[in-house]
This record gives sequence, structure tokens and C-alpha cells, in this order.
Amino acid sequence: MKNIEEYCKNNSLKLTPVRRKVLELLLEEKRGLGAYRILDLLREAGFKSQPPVAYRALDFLVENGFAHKIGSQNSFVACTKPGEHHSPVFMICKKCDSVSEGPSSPILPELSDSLRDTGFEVEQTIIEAEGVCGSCASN
Amino acid sequence: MKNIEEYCKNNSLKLTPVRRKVLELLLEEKRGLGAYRILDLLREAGFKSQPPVAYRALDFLVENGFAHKIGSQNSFVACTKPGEHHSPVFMICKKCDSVSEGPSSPILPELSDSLRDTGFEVEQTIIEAEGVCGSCASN
DNA sequence: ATTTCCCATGATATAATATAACATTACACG
DNA sequence: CGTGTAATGTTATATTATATCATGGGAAAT
Repeated sequence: MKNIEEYCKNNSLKLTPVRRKVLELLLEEKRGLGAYRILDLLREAGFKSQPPVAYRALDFLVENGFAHKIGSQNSFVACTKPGEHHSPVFMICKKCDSVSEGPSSPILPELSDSLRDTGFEVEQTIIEAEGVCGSCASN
Repeated sequence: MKNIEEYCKNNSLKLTPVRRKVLELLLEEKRGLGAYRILDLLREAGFKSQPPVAYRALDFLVENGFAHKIGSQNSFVACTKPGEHHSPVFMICKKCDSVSEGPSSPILPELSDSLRDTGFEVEQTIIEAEGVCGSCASN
């Protein structure tokens, strides 16, 4: 969070109260949160928000690399590498629904290479891996 | 299509008229099709369909490996390797919106390995690569 | 300090995507 | 022929997302 405040200051991004609260909510939750869940939580926290408020805050966070959208479940998670533009790998546990961001670096160049052979120039990738997380496997 | 009829016969799956039509629609279109677009096309083709009809057909096709859902755009595409359970890689062109399925095999084992190091056991992955397709790049 | 402008927020409405629930039909198998 | 299962029909509604226009608030230039 401190890092992010810092980063916003340096890049003249406005981490307004709603945006900040949404980010905090995402950081507190290991599963992905849907926009309307976030909206509820905002209201519980005293914001009198309508849907666009949540979506705008999420757009801001995603655009600036503070959060990601999980396409397969229309939900959002905080980013573990805020500010860096990167190609995330998500590990989605089918038992507990947790979503965590994993190491992608080893394979991305190879992936880009193999796709380039088909004539496609990759700009960004999103990998969603479904399986069982360590904590669920050991229980 | 012949292959698929064959496959259904062998596995006692019913490729009913709606399901068949939806699959044909997906095969004819290189972009992803949304469920409601499909619904419109079904109606144009003489089916008097309500939303659940389209979703059921799509569920059938996805479950049996004849189609995939593209999470990032809530759309559907025909599968190029029908019947095989596999972990697809999609190449999504940001210029023409085409979606094609690419070769994933080279990298998947490595990806699984690197995620296993974090304690996560991968069962399936979906990779969505955004970029520019060969045809758009050369125009 | 006042104006100006831009960005963020407020607020209403509605679009787009997806599913629940229950009724009906079709058809393979005994 | 029944009878049971899977597919389809139908209505309603849930969930996710955006368009649009109005209002406010703060930084920068004058």
C-alpha cells in the first residue's frame, strides 16, 4: 500500500478515497471479487455508491497496474507487482476459489516465439491456470 | 464437421439441430461470437430461440470440447481440436478481433512445473495472447 | 483571488450477459 | 406400449457492465 501511494505520487495519479478503498478491499481478499460485491462492501464502508463508481475505480486500478481482471470469472484481484506492466499468470483454486499470481517469466518468451511462428505478434498474455492450491491439497 | 459427427456417434453424444447449427455458426466466423449474437443468428436461421437455448447449446459444445469460451470477451469460438481435452492458447488480434487457436504444447509442462514449485497443482490452463495477427501486420 | 479547465464523482437509466425454474416433448430401451 | 431420461420450450429474473448527463473540487494561469 505504501509502495502504491509512493508510485501514485511520483506519477501524478490520484489515489482518491474510493479508489483506495477498492484497492484495500481487493488486497484483503484472496479470492477474486466481483464488481457488485465490491459495490456492497463500499456501501458497508459508508460510500453511497452506484455501479459506475465501482467500475470506474476498478478501471483506474486495472489501467495503472494495481489490479487485474480475471476473465473466466468476471472478478478482480489486487496485483502483486503494482505499477509494472506485465503478463500475469493466475493460479485459480477450484476448491477454495483463491486466486494468486504466479511466476510467468520462465515461459513467456518461448510462448511469444512459438506464436510468432504462426505470424502472430504477441503484445500481452494472460494465463489462467485452474487447479488445486497448496493449502487445499494438504487438507 | 464430418469428424465431429463421427465423434458424436462414437461417443453417443447428440448433435441436435440447434447444437449443430451453433457449431456451424462458430466455424464460419473467425471472431468470437457472443451468446446473444448467436441467438440472433439462430433466429435468422428459423429457430425461435430464447437465451437458454443458445447457452445450452454452447454448454454442450464447450463441455464436449467442440468450442471454447474466451473469458476476456465473453465470447465463444469453435475448437480446432474437437474432442481432445486440451489447454488452449488463443491469439486474439486487437485490430481485426480474430481469435485463433495456437500451439501450446511447447510451454505447458514448464508452466506446470514452475507453478508446482509454489505448491499449486495445475489441472488446466487457458492462455489468451493479445496482439496483432499476421494478416493485419502485413496490411 | 478569481477564473478556467480538467478530472473525478454523483445519479439515472439501460444495455449486455447469464441462469433459475418449471412445463413439455421426444425418443431409446425394456 | 409404458416409462424414464435427456433435450427443448417458455417465462421470468439475476448478474455484469456501460452510456449519458449533471455536479463538484482542486491545480494552474492570469
